[in-house]
Amino acid sequence: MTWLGLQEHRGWSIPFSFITKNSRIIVQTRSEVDLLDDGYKWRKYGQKVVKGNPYPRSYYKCTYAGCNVRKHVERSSADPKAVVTSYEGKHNHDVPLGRNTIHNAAGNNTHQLKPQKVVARKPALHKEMDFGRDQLQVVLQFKEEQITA
DNA sequence: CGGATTTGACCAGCGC
DNA sequence: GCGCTGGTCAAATCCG
Repeated sequence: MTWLGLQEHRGWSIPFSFITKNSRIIVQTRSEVDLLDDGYKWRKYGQKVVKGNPYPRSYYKCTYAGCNVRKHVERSSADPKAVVTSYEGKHNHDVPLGRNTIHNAAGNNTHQLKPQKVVARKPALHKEMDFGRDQLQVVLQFKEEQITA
């Protein structure tokens, strides 16, 4: 599709190093596009409209052979600009570069394109969310303001 | 031609 | 038992 302002989205520093088989990462991003290219190739396999959200939720899967990583993209009912991307599983392959050659480690040193502020938070603000102790919840908040004019 | 995306239908689980 | 929601798969279609 069309990558409206994807260049702004590059440089994701998702600490996949912490991810295990039973880990889940929820990335909260502010962008106009749902397709946040994190370096991997995703194949959309479904879309459903969940109750409570006027926006449809998209389901993606890593197209790599053997890589069964799933990704859920959901918009915020309140903020159409708020996109919640949930990653499930870990990639057992290297990122098929060609998109963003930036594959920084767990550290978030994204001072290449634009100074994005990545704030990792603990599951403290989500008192409602009752996660199992087996799942590691990491919420990254990307502060992006000027996206595609 | 290959790959990817789309929409609909089907199925399972849970609640009432 | 029925209804509803959520989730996944599949076939068809379109684009590059």
